[in-house]
This record gives sequence, structure tokens and C-alpha cells, in this order.
Amino acid sequence: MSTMQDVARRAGVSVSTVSYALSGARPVSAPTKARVEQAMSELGFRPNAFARGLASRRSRTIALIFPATEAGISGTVAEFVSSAAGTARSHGYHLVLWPFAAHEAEEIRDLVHQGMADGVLLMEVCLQDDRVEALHAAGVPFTMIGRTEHVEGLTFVDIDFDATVRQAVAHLVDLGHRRIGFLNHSATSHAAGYAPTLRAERAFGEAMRERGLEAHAVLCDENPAAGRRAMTELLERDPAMTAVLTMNEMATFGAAVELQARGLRVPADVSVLSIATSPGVGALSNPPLTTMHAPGSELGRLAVLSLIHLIEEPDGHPPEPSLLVCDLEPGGTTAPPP
Amino acid sequence: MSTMQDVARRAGVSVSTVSYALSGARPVSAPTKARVEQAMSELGFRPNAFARGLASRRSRTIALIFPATEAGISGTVAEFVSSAAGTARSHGYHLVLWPFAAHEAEEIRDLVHQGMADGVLLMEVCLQDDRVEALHAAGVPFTMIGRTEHVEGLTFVDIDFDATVRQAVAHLVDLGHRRIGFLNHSATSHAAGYAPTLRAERAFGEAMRERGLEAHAVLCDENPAAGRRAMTELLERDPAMTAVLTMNEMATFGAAVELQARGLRVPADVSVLSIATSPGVGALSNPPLTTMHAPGSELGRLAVLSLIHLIEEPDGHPPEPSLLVCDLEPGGTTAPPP
DNA sequence: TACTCCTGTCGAAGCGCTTCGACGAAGCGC
DNA sequence: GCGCTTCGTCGAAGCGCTTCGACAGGAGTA
Repeated sequence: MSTMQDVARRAGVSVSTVSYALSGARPVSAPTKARVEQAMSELGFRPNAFARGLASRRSRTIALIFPATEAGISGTVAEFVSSAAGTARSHGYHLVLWPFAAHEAEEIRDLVHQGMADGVLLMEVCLQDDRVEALHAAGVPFTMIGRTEHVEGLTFVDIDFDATVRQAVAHLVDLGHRRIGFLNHSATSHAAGYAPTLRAERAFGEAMRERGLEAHAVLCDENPAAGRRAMTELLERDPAMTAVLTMNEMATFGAAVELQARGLRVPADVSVLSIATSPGVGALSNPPLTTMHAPGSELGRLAVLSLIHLIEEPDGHPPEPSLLVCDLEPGGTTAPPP
Repeated sequence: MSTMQDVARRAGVSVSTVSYALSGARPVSAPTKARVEQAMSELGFRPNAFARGLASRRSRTIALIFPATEAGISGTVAEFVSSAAGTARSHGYHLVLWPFAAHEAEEIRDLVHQGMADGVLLMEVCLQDDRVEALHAAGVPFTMIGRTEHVEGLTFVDIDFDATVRQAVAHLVDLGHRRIGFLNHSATSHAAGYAPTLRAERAFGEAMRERGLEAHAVLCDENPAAGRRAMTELLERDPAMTAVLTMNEMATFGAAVELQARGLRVPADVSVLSIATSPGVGALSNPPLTTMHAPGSELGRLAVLSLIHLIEEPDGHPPEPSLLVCDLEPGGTTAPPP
């Protein structure tokens, strides 16, 4: 590994000039710059990350706290990660993922104190979240993907569950549906205060009530078998139900099976609309599911941009939060009621 | 942030003594050590990772090249990540994930040259894999999860697909099945040289041929709809098929639906055995799937241990590769043929 | 012409840690 | 008591970079 010294010697300039040529922090004349670049590429020079970090107190690294649960991660999260990594790279940052469970706030703070990241992205945020306080106390710039109950002074990007659910309900009501069920995430997530579960539930209740409709909502584990059972429960609550809104990918498949088993055709007898869905999931079923797909890429991009703003302009006014609505992607599972 | 200087001053010792107390690289008397530790905790001292890395040329970080595809990650991978992170931590290393697509070998080398990791874990290895050559050329210690076609001189941990498929076939044959189909991963993965797809296909062919049985294998995209079609194809190839071996979680659900749609009962008419399966997937269907679950945690642990060995004893003889067989987890979907 | 102001460059002082050589103080055998 | 090793500690020299102050020399201004 060659060092800046080597580059400086070869280019016939001082080390500081090499540094300036690289960073642009001070002007360097075109011919000098060219010689430096020549020397760098001849030597295959890579600046040492530690030396740079030590001298500049910046790591040029963004850490994404990564929910390393046993359940795997969804396509939306994967999309988010790719997009965030790409955005970070194009702004001269590395994105690294730190696998930490929700309760490991201490470890996160430790790493941050060691200077391992200039800023942190926090995902799978709960309405009350220890990690938010830990990061806040540590004084690190951070952006949430999702948001806590109170967001004063915090930076976040999130899906606008309220608007998404309202649009979903509107879509179904416009088709003529009046009896609509909602198949939400799991009771576990609800109990843990997982924000999407709670916000969507609230929004569904309000949207239906405003129209004078009855809101039948059930919580449901993230698997097909639970989806079947949840569908059964919804149909028991209202046997005349003509549409079901789902926010639970695995369960949606099960719900479809249950409808089929009861001889109910989709969408002729019952419409199915799946919201906050991963890309490509709609195409997995036949007919293709009508979905409102989660803007994973856009969230990734915006989250990184906000965070970089926070890092680079700590005294500037904080970036506006972004709330994104899921896009309706027409499929073959919504239609007017029978 | 307090520094070692502060700690040294407070404890009334020199900086180097603090360093030795922390690292144990030289003996430090018990009372001195106690004073130093006292001072450290009073000040909330965290050693600066960059200074440490710069001085010692070691980052105490292990990077996991993380396949940031759009498809999300399976429970097995998630299990692997948690276990690897835990193992690394208990040995004084951080595990960070670097999201990189398969073709970004250059970027990986760059980061390594910057000294950002002492070693690398590479997953989703293909039989021919550029990244392996890049890492080898860069001279970084690395361990593969999976393996290339030729593994001389390389360190890896992997599922023993050969033994797993043979055990799976043996399980079905012991129950009395003679007409067995195999539902593999996708044609795309096959074309990309994705090792599990190829090895399992080969092993299934051999295991069946050795018993004088016909091997019907199909490739199948990773979704329920494709699973239904693949099941249809298998039944067309051999309408009297009594068992199907699957290595494709999403497709397995679809296959089950197709069987049900044809009035074939599982397991009374057709047995289903899913191999290399994520934890908990068996319980998702009713009756619970009989599975051979992938040893994600154990792979994570062993991979990290191998890599640490490689890092810390570069001249020792390389660690033995590990090949782990998936565990049979009895469920309710295999039974003797009708 | 004399002055200020940039531009482009250099040297040197760190950043906070590890690690090496040195050295006094014990502890040992003889 | 002598030299010998061992233990515990210190001081200082880096690790490879950034960044600050300084300064030569040309451009701009009065």
C-alpha cells in the first residue's frame, strides 16, 4: 500500500498539496493536479481510511441500524438498502449496516462514540423507542425511517400511512364497496408499538368512520396460515364483506387461499388490495394483486440526503421530514362489488 | 469525548500503561489496572477506533459482503447474520455489512485497501466468482459462505447439499416412495452459476440414479405462482408422482396449493419435503411442513471463527472447511405413499 | 509605484492510539 | 553481596492523513 508521501514524492509536490488535490479544500493548479493524479493512479494509491478519519474527525461513513431479526427482510427493506447505499456512495459516503436487535441501544452508542459513523439511519422505529433517545443523547446526527410518537426536533422519512390507507379506502369505495375489512400486521408488532401497525389501524378506523362505514380490522401474524385464519375471522365478523385491505404480504396469500376455498372469486366476489407492498409481490399471484407499493427506493434516497444534510450542516435548519404515499399499482384483484 | 490522555492523567499513570491495561499486551499490576479502569469508567472513555486502527493497522472489523438484491433476504440469511455478528462481538470484532451487488468486486477491493476491514465474509458465492479472485488478489483474509467450483487454498463453510439431498431422498425412499420430483431454485440462479442450485440438482440426479429411480427435476422462480406451475409440470412428467422434494420456500407454498387444487391430499397422496429451509417456515403451513432446515446460525458462527483464525494466524495452517448437513425436522407432510 | 489581495504551495503540528526500547526495583541463585 | 533476569512502568516515535499559518509571486487597485 502506497501512502500520500509516496504520491507526493513521485509528483514532486508536498504531502499537503496531494491532500488538497484530493479533497479540493484549497485550490491547486491544473498542471499540479494532473501530476498528482497521474502519480496516484500509477501507484494505485488509496487513502487510508483510519488516518483520514483520525485527522479529520469524520469517517465518511453512514451506519444503518439493521434489524437482524430471524424473520429475514422484505423486498421493501432490500430496496431501501440498495438505494441508500447508492445515494451515499454518490455523495462520498459509505453505507454500512450494523446488525443490532432493538434492545441493543448501548452497543449502538458505543460504536458511535468510537467515531465509527458520522451519522446513523434508524429503521423499524417504534412509537416509543429507546434507541432514539440513546442516539439523541449521544449527539449523533440521525434520521429515522419511520417515526416515533413525538417527532419534534427529529428528522425522519416515512410512509404516509394515513394518506395511503385513505387512498386505499377511497379506491375501494369509489368502486362501490361499503363493507371492507382490514388485515393488519401481527399482534406482536402491535404490542411492541410498531408504528406502521398502529398508524394504519388508526387511519383505517378514521377513514371508514368518516364515511359512516363500519371498520373491521384484524391483526395477523406474517404467514399464510395466519392469513387464512384472519380472513375467516373477517368473514365471520361480516359475512357480506366485499373487499379486504391487507398490509401483510405473507398473510395476503393465505387470505386469498381462504377466499378460494370458500368459493369466493377474486375479484368478482371479493376485492383484495394490498398496501405498503414490496416490489414484485403483486406479480406473484394470479390474477396479479392490486397493490399500493411502498416507496422503498425513494425513502432510502431521501433518508440519506437528510442525514448528509444533518451531518454537513449541523447548524443549518433541519431538513424537512418526508412523508411518502404508496403508489397504487393496478392489478387484477379489485373490481366493483357483485 | 475523553481520550487516553485524560484517563492516564486521572489514574496518575502514563498513556502507554493505559493502553497496556486495556489490551493486555504487557503485564500491568492489579492496583494500577484497577485505577485505570476506575478512571475509564468515570470518564466514560471509549477508545477512538481510528486512532487505534491507524496505530495498530487492524480495524477489528469484519465485513460481510451483503447481497443487496431487491428480493429481500431469507430467514436463513438473517439467522446467519445475527449469529455471525454475535460471534464476532464475543471475539472483540465488529461485524458490518457492506451492501454490494455481485458485480461490484472493485468497490469491495477499494474498501479493503482502505483498511476498513481485517477480513471479509463472502456470501451467495457462485461456482465462478469474480469477487473471490478480487479478494484473493487483494491479499485480504476471507471466508466464503458457499464455495466456488475450485476451492484449493480457500476457506469456506457451506451446506453439504450432496449429503442433505441424499438424506432427503433416503427419507422419502424409506417411507416407500419411488416416484419423486425435485423443485429447485430458479433458472436465473442456475444460469448465473449459483452453487446451491447446481449442486442440489447434481446430487438429486445422482441419488435417484443410484437407486435406479428416475429423477424429475424442475427449476422454478421464487414465488407461489411459479411453484404452482412447476408442480403442474412435475405432475405432467410423472402423473403417478408420490413425493416432491423442494428447495424453494415461496414456490413450496404454491406447489401445495396446486396439489390441493387437484384434489391431492398432503401427505396422504403426495408427500412434500422442503430442504435448506429457513427456521419457522415449516410452521407456516397446515399441516406443518416437514423440512430440513438450513443451519444458518451454525454457519455464521463457524464462518466468523474461521475468518478470525485466518486474520490472527496468517501463517498457521488454514482452517478446515466446514460442510454442514441440514437437520430433518419432522412435520406433517411426509408419509408413506398411498 | 506602492500597496493590498489572491493563488498556489510548503512545512509542521497535530489527531489518539500502539508499540518499542529503556530503566528502576525486586527477586533469584550462588 | 554480586550480577542476573523478570516485572511494571515510562517516554517517545510513529501510524498516514488533514489543516493551519506562512509566504512567494503575480494581479488588481489607487
